[in-house]
Amino acid sequence: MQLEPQYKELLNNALELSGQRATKQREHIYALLLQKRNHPTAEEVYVRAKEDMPTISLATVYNCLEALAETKLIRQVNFEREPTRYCPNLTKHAHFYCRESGEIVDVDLSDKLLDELMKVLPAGFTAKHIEISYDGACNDCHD
Amino acid sequence: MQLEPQYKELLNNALELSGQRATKQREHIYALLLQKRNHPTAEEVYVRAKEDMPTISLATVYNCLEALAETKLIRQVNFEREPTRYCPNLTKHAHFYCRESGEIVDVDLSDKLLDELMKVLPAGFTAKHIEISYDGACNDCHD
DNA sequence: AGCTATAATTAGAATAATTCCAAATATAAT
DNA sequence: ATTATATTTGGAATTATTCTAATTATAGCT
Repeated sequence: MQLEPQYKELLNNALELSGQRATKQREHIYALLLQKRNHPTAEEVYVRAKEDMPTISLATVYNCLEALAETKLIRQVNFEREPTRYCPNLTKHAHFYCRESGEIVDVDLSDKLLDELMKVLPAGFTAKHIEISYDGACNDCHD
Repeated sequence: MQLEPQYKELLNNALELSGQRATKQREHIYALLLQKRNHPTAEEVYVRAKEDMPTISLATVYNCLEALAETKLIRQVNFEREPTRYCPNLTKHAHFYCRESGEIVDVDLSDKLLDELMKVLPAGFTAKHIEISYDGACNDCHD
């Protein structure tokens, strides 16, 4: 698995900007998140990472995911008490979790809608983030 | 702590409807959630529950919270990897989490806004729930 | 290129929240 | 009252994640 030059550039800049170093492990993990965007858990990332980098440890996977989240190149996605999942989609979006198939799908959100969501906050409240999670049945799981 | 008659009625009906039995512990825990609506964790509920019911166990607290969530009289609230919190507010609302004070505030949501959120789903997707969580600084925590 | 300070990786231990288990008890229907 | 079944209980087990301390890698400097 190879990280395309423009993404390598993006990663190196982002790491530098957040005061962190570039490492093979971080690059590898970023590459595999980009390559298969199925919102894997840390454990799943670990399994995939070991294919090409057998000596990587689970602790490093956690460290790298944390480092990447710090750069804002990826984000953490949580559904109730389930293990955290990781998503390299940089656009503004929510997540739809299909309880049937377990699939997680990105749902694009317009600035207008996000703006409306900000406007319903009580006076004096300012939100840095909004997390929106749907759960139900996806396209494939309807009768 | 006493559960007001109308809430006791509500609880008993809801439990029966979901095929569960009425117990002192469930009643007690429902009462204390209603009495102080500060989105406590299971551990916090446990501490409060023991004041009036010293023999209650943590496992029972979890069981009761689960049972109440099943009736839909309370709901679980999750913020990232933090412990689950419990909320007896039955209206449609989101949660605002102030990272500074740790306070969690309910934010009412109009049917119209929820409707718009449903409309942005891809064709063929139907959501049973939407969870919306803000995080930032609350009224008291601004400079 | 080599040296050095500091950051990152590693394996394994530790932790925190939650769930499981099996015995004792309580509930509700007869 | 009796009985079937659900619930409670305390402790053990589990799961995801974080911590720790030793080793290794990175990047800036000469």
